[in-house]
Amino acid sequence: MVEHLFDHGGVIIHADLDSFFASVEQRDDPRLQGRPVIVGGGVVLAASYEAKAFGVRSAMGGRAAMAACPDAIVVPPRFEAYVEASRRVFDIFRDTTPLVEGISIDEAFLDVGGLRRLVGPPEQIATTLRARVREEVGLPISVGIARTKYLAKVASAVSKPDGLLLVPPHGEEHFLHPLPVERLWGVGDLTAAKLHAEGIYTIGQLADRQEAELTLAVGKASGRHLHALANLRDPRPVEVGRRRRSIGSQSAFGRQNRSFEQLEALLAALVDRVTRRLRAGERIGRTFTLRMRFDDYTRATRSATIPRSTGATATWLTTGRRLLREARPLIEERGLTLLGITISGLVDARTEQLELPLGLERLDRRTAPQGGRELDGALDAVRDRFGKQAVTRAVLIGRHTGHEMPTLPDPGPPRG
DNA sequence: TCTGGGGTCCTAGGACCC
DNA sequence: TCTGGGGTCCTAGGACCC
Repeated sequence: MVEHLFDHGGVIIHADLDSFFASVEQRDDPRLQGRPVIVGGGVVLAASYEAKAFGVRSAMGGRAAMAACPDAIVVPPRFEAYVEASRRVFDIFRDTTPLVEGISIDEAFLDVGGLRRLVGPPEQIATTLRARVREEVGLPISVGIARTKYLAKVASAVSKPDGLLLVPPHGEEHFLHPLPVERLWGVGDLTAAKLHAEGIYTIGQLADRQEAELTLAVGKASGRHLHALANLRDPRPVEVGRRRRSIGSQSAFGRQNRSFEQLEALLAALVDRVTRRLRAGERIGRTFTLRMRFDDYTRATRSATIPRSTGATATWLTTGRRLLREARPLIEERGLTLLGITISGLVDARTEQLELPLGLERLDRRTAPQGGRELDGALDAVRDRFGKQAVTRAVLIGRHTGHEMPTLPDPGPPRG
């Protein structure tokens, strides 16, 4: 058997569709092919490479984009088409390996370390993947191959557009260290400026610093994270089946003056939209956050946590209305230009069935000195209603939510 | 560059508990 | 009555990503 570069470790692929929204538009309308295309209106959601050549970037204001590229064709987004294209691409990902971690609508990590014997070396897997996406969905996709997630991600970005790049384990430092710190995952404008102030411009320069020095400059978690990435440490595995932790919706309406009644109506619409999606995904949440943006682009949030998770529209509407009323003086003072909501602390809706008989909301150890005795009773109730397995699950939920739980004997094998 | 909509994770202070 | 150390949860804000 031929010795291979990755014989002694894992192999991760990062696959990233190129200018995703714009590519879908060019695919579906031949008149757009080969021409500068901008998807969006007020701001650029995506720009084709022909437009990017003129300096158009996503998140750019529409006016600035047209100034940079007057010949650009602007098309409104068609989100259904993007969702459908994404679904088909992810089907190809999962057909390649079950170990797929989606990170957005247009990119994913694939762990292909175990496939070499069965399918072939990673370059071959990646080449096949790219060809399939091109032939079956009609879209260009770039792929990076490396030992870690982060290196694979940088590799795909460097390979764009429509590229393939492999970073061999012995070439990691050579590949990474000359790159600017802005390439690091988690370094935006602000962190970049802080690093520049320390005389750090390249990832190699960052790797040479002490971790303590970095945490002082950019904060504890961030410093630790950047130090690890720059020194080629990134043990994060590809995680299959990660679930959303929050869900939200927002609406920007510019400087047109909205009456408070209109804002309440908008809030109701947002709550309705989000709770619908919550129910569709069989999820419930505990924390409601009201987001606001004002005339001067300052922002504020107001949040509230309720005792028990829910997906009920009425509950969230009541919570949202209260927060909006409380924020009224602020809104009238600064002028609102955006209203948004987020429901977080999401759990599987079925969890509620366990939380209910457990009465977890009353068993917080700060407020329930006899929590132990109450819990024994509650766990008996869970056992009666849901069986032994449910008790184990209830205990796990308790640990997860920080509630004190009595130690239970091993529940034994699942019944049924 | 006059700014959309969807997310993730981190920080810091206060309340409260043991 | 005062005080320390360790910990969780909640709220608000902020940086960052696509």
